[in-house]
Amino acid sequence: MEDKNYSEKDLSELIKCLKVIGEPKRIMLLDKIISGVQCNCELGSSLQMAANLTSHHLSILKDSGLINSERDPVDGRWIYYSINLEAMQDMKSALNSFFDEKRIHPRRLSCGPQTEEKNILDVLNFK
Amino acid sequence: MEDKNYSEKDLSELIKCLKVIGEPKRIMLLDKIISGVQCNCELGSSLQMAANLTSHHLSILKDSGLINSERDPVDGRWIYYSINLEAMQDMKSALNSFFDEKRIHPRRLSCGPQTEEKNILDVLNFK
DNA sequence: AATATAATTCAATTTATATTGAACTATTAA
DNA sequence: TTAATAGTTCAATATAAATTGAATTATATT
Repeated sequence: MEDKNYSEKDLSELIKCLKVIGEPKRIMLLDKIISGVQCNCELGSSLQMAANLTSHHLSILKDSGLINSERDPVDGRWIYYSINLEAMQDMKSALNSFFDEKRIHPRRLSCGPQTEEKNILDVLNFK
Repeated sequence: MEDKNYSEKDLSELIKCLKVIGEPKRIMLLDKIISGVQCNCELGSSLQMAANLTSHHLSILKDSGLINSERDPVDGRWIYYSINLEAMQDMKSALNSFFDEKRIHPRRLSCGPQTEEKNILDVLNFK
């Protein structure tokens, strides 16, 4: 019988992504960026973190592809960060696939005591 | 104008949750549990980790509410872990709310150079 | 040309937490 | 009643990564 396994590749992609958003300051930064606060200085001050630390976390978010950056066309000293819509949607669908109820499989009976009962249940694939 | 802000409480719940699943071994454990591998020994051996380390990560998953545990009714030495469906669904909806496209707000213009252009754009709430 | 500003980069330090090994608990089997 | 098995707990160590401060880059202003 074929398992509804998440592919190794999908899983390693998901792991990378979750490591990025698993850091509290980064999810807080994403929250601000999504809600329209988008330059380093305001992001940092609104979360009470130093500019260099803000830069550090923003660069990790940027490397992951979750956010974009662009310089102000009028005054190039300012850089604005914004959410990458497509990356965000890809991430959501990866998460929803991973945590899909249909993937939930009853316990495989390779572990546990060897009993008649067990073997019957195994055949029936019963939880 | 009212912001579509994620509440502080929702955000701190989400952060807790993401810290738990942001650790690679734990998402790998969840993957195995979801797909039906559910005792410590098999979970550990399938991911090549020591039993005590498996225990450690399982206890963090358990504390988060994402998984349940129960002893084998026939042989109480065996403990089986399973996904907590409700917790999983709550987490998914928290993630989907956080990453809701409708929350995406264009850049607030409190940062950046002071120009006529800017003020006009600000009033128009234009990206 | 010299100075100021927004942001980044680099090196050093700190902190959190994953990992390891040993001892322990709970349960079952001999 | 002794030994074996599945799993947990504890203390110590190792590792990864967050944080900090100083120096640097890129751009704009005076």
